[in-house]
Amino acid sequence: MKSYFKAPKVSGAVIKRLPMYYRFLFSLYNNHVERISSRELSHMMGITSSQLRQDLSHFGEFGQQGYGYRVDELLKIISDILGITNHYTGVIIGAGNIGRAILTYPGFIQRGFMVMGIFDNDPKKIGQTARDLYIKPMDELPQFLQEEHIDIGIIVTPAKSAQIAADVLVENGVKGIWNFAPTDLKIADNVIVENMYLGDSLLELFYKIKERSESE
Amino acid sequence: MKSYFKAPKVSGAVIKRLPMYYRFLFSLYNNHVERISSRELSHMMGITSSQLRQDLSHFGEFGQQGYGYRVDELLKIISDILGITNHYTGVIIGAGNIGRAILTYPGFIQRGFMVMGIFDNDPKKIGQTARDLYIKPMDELPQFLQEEHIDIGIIVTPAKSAQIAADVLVENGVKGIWNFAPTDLKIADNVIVENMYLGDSLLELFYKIKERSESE
DNA sequence: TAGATTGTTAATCGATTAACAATC
DNA sequence: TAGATTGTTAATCGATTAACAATC
Repeated sequence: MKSYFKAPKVSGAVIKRLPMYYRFLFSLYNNHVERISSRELSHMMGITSSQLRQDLSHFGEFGQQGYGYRVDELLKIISDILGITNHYTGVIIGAGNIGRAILTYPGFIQRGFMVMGIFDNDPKKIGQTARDLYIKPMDELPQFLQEEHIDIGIIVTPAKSAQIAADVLVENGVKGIWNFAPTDLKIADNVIVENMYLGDSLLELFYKIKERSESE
Repeated sequence: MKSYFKAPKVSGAVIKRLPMYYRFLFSLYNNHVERISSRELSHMMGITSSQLRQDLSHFGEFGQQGYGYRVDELLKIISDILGITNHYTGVIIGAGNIGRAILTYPGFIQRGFMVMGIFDNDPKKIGQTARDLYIKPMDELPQFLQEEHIDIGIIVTPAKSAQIAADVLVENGVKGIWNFAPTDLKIADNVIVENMYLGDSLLELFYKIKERSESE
């Protein structure tokens, strides 16, 4: 079995499928499935078995001819590849509804992610609790980021405050930003930005609905 | 100018970029920019001008040699292509934090989308208000969907209730489902499903952070 | 062992980019 | 008009799929 700890050069298309592999393997594991073939797994996911095997081959050899893959083993490997086992930490910037919703998102624990703080600059919100955290004022953010060695900043502010928040996050050493604000952030390219543009997703749905109704 | 009302056969890669074109054009329009060339616009978006022109050419001819594109015209066209001008309606299933957050998402109005109702089956939530709506019980959902001719159901329930909600939505005529629950829905394929898997997006961010730190 | 299934190579398919004639 | 920029064709690049020898 080759090591999967070296950084291989992997295309964006493959990277986008890794979380899906994780999701399906996690579910199989929870259902006490011991082994699975590329044929079965790919069929569940709606892709070809060639693609599944090709994707995995970027990281190593994890299966066995004539047998398939051990679910627990492959889940562990995909988790390592994704960095789940690094136990990243984060803070949430913005204590509105989305901020609070994200704070309690159950998928985080499963993925080894821990939100350590939530910040806002609305005096009415500061000092309130959300989950088990006090909402802190923005001017305490820099110190908090450094002392707690926060990896990821989650931006759920209105669009106009997002860039300011991003700048503070980057200046104080976060490695990545998960951005829910509907705006393009300007960020030094040693920091990774992942955008969650709700509007874009909704418009894609619109387009497909329209396309479908036109083809009838 | 060719018509863009015929349903052309357009690849998923192109469809995914359409909302981005909308976003940038909307911003230019708000900043009172009158015209833009494919070179300038593509540069802003971080793609090639070839790709931009190639993408638009699937739908018609909207530019002018030696001039470029009129921003207002192109914005209108992209809006029509995406179906924004259809003024779709929706309901939210699940009145937790995410449900309430989505209800007040400012991007909806801009995109011609109107949330007409919000439903939950928690007796404590039913009857409360969210935005200007009373939270309704799930057993009123079928009638509501039919009477109001709802186009889109937004699922923000826990994973275990999502499939039940989806079934009710489909039985009562929605054309699309926007799913925030971390589960794969089984849906008749005349209904479009768009999944917002927060967990997948976060894991993609993890991967890129890990990859970046390994390449140093 | 025989059957099953992997990992990989080669072939195919599709998407992106380059280049340029057409033309405003 | 001359310069700029489109829409489109052709070339390139990359991703997906098919096929199969290797082997458990």
